[in-house]
Amino acid sequence: MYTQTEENYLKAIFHLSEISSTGISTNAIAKKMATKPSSVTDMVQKLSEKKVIHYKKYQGVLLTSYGRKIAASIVRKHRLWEVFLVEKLNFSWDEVHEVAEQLEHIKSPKLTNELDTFLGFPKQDPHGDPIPDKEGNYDLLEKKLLATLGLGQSGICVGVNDSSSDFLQFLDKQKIALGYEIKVVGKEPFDGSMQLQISNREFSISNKIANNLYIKILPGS
Amino acid sequence: MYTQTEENYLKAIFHLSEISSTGISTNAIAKKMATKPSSVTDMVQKLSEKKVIHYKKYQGVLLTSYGRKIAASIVRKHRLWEVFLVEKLNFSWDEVHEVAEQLEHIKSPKLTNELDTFLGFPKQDPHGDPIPDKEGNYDLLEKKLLATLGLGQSGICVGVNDSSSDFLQFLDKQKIALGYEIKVVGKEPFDGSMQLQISNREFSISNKIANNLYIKILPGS
DNA sequence: GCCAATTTTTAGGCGTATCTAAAAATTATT
DNA sequence: AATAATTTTTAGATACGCCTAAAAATTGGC
Ligand SMILES: [Mn+2]
Ligand SMILES: [Mn+2]
Ligand SMILES: [Mn+2]
Ligand SMILES: [Mn+2]
Repeated sequence: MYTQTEENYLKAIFHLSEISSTGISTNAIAKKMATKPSSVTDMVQKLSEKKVIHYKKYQGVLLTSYGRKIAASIVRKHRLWEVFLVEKLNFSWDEVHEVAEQLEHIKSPKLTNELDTFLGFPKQDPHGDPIPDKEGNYDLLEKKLLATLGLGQSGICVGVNDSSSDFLQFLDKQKIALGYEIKVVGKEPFDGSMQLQISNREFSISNKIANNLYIKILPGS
Repeated sequence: MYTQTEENYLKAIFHLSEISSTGISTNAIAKKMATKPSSVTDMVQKLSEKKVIHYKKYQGVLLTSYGRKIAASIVRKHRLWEVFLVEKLNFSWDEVHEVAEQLEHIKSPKLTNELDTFLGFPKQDPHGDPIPDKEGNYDLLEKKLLATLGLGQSGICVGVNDSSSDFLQFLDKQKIALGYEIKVVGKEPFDGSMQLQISNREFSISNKIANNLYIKILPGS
């Protein structure tokens, strides 16, 4: 059994591993966990003894296959609870994260699997992120950051890179939601801002926004 | 904000207060929490500083009205989650307690209240215990232990005194459930066992069983 | 009211998770 | 290759929640 703190570290390392495939640095973990590098060192030494990560001094860490399974099960719970909150309890997508951070640590395989059944085995959470199955497997959607699209390209909005309330509420305000088709009708080289078209509406967004929206490219675009 | 441990102490004191109305002793708390009296002393000193209990050395503790409200809100969450698990996720009444012990510590007023709404504002949990409202109020059902009933008396089974799996599974096996009408058709002075009648069926139960079942007496019985 | 039994508190210590400050190792720069 | 900058680890502290053993207070029997 793992403490809540250990689980949070495993989850952070899991998420950092999705980006860089090299060893995850102490600093990167410290930043993600909003803690100090020295605290991270303490913890990775403990996690290493428990065989959930590979760790050699000064060389960063990697999850063992065992550790990855544990991390995936926490992510599974987090995302299932997010679906529950939105679908059943009238939460909006910008309100669920904090609560799911707590619920993901509830230890009861029966609860997790019954919840999955109750929700109809959802494949994605409210932010478009994939929900791992019991074995920790999930499929990565083919997706690109909106910022990388060229002029004239279009695609479906399928996810967000930032799940902060601020960003999600901004999207609500701009009436951008998952599933919408977005077309790039202008790109400003100076500041990276983009002119978008969403179902007849046309408006512009900053580069920062474009770097936090995931798009699935439409074939032939 | 209170730690999980602090919340568990508050809940234990709350439950002990329902029985004895005098100061709750260090020993009683230690027994309920399966911990040592010295640990209890440490904690009650901390809780006293936080103004959630009244505490004077050697004189036991009592909840302040503030502390009682916090404790009631934890009990509220515990029982709402138990209802959720049974009604929505196919848990049986003997499986819910351990999971509810975890879920009761999730901090989100919106979650609690939306859950309450989702469940249709239940008044009792699966074991017949009352669910406090937002303000911490709840009504105590008029109920007596089955063991206190006299020969020929009858009533409705409305609760259990012991929520252990062993006991609840025994009740399932004997087909005794909340809502059933029970009539006492025999009492054995020697061992306190009782002969019961439940809808045409007649069988006998030990005194220990009779001391863990709550009955609402039928008027004119 | 006194002594013994019981209860409760205190003293001192341990493991977890965190921190700051200092030391050590690695990486980058000239 | 030497030095400077950065990263990482270690050393030493603190708060929490728990323990055992010992001391202090209360309670109960006579
Ligand atoms: Mn978490
Ligand atoms: Mn999410
Ligand atoms: Mn609990
Ligand atoms: Mn219950």
